[in-house]
Amino acid sequence: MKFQAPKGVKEYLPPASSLFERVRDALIAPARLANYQLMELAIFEETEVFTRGVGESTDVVSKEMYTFTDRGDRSLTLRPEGTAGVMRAVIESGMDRGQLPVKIYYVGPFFRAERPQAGRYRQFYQVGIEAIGSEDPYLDVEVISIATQGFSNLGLKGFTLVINSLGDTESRIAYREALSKYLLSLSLDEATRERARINPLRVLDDKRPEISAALSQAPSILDFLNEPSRRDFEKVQAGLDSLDIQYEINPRLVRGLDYYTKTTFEFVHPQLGAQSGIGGGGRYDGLMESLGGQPLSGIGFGIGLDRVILACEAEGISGFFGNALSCFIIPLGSEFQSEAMFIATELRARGLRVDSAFGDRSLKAGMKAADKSGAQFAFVLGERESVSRSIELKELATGKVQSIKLEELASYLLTARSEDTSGIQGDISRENTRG
RNA sequence: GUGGGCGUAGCUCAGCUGGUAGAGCAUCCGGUUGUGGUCCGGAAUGUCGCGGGUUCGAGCCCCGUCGCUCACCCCA
Repeated sequence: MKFQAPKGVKEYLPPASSLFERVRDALIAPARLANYQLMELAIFEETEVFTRGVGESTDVVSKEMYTFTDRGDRSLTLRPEGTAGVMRAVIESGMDRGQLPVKIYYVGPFFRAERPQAGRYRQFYQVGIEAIGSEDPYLDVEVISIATQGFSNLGLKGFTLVINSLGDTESRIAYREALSKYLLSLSLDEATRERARINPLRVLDDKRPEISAALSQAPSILDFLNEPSRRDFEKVQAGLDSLDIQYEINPRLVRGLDYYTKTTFEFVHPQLGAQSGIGGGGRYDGLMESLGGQPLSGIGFGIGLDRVILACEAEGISGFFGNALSCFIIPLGSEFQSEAMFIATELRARGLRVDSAFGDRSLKAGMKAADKSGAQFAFVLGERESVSRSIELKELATGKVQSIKLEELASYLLTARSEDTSGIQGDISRENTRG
């Protein structure tokens, strides 16, 4: 029996995992700089958090949830998205009664029971932020700009930002009615008609050519925005303009979750194949209330790490460069292994990344291992070095050798180590890329 | 749930009209004294996804099955 990861689960193993770390950290950093704080949340929730939060009529809830019953006969569900859980935690902890807006970020795995394909997995990773408790359209601008800052930390260029407004509840209801009427006047297949009745906005997302052709005559949401909604949308655009963030307006951008109102947005990357959305989000007005909290508006985004990683690969962006091993120690025979370990431990305590050869193999094998490790330096530890307290430190890239006293080794390695080139703007880069 | 493509060594793949398996890379050892990369020599590794069928004979043909992958619906 040969075991393998469950279907549709994408795992990140070395060396590819270094890009995963880099992407994750690059996307988190701007949220932290904007005073968003981490929530490390439950990975499974009471099922009702999602059925009420995300909406019964969505595909996510109706056919994609991993739901199970625990031993206490409770229905639990592996989280399919992040926003509902954040709202639940905000309400549960009473943060919605404190200083507003509440600004939260989160990272981690999410689960949907779909057929996997490129960029769509059953276990996938998202970085998300939520800002709850303010209707100020400049908060929308901040949220969007945090996402773009994350992408620019990575050096990503080939994406575009698409925005739309679904209007407030009043505008949305009016539009919904008009759209539903229009859609039902067309000859559509039964499943699509059903959707047109339950949630007509989502039909706008359909990419099948016959459907999208029929949609060309559909009424536009932008014509149904009432005065306050229209003004807010203009403010969002003006804010993006002032930050020099490029975008295009697509009145058909609705997104698949029921809770969205007003601003919606999505980042798409054309080089990814069918699943081209690398992130998206929007404002939600009724969500907090529907989960039993204060009637507060919020806005947030979710960015798909897996898809951003694909985008990086498409643009030739790779993992950390600054994490190279500083030094590789080759004990000459097993009698010097404990001393090698002692030196390695001292160097690591100074923040240096150090490895050594194991298994009592030949010197040649040790040097080969040093070479493959990518270490900046290597040295042999044997009788001579142990007695003289001095080593021949070899710089592997150049082959240059020089004598160094063991007591001076750490400070020598510290000054010689290569610069961090991860390019992340933000305090997190220090913690995760050094050494 | 529906459709297409693909399953041969750890990885990437070759294998002609059926004659019982190969390359490159990676791994390990060696090229005589305590220094890697290039080079040279050597070694190990496969129930050819699995089950059945056709055939004197199947990696190759047929059927089934499992898995991977891409796409649809939908979404990150």
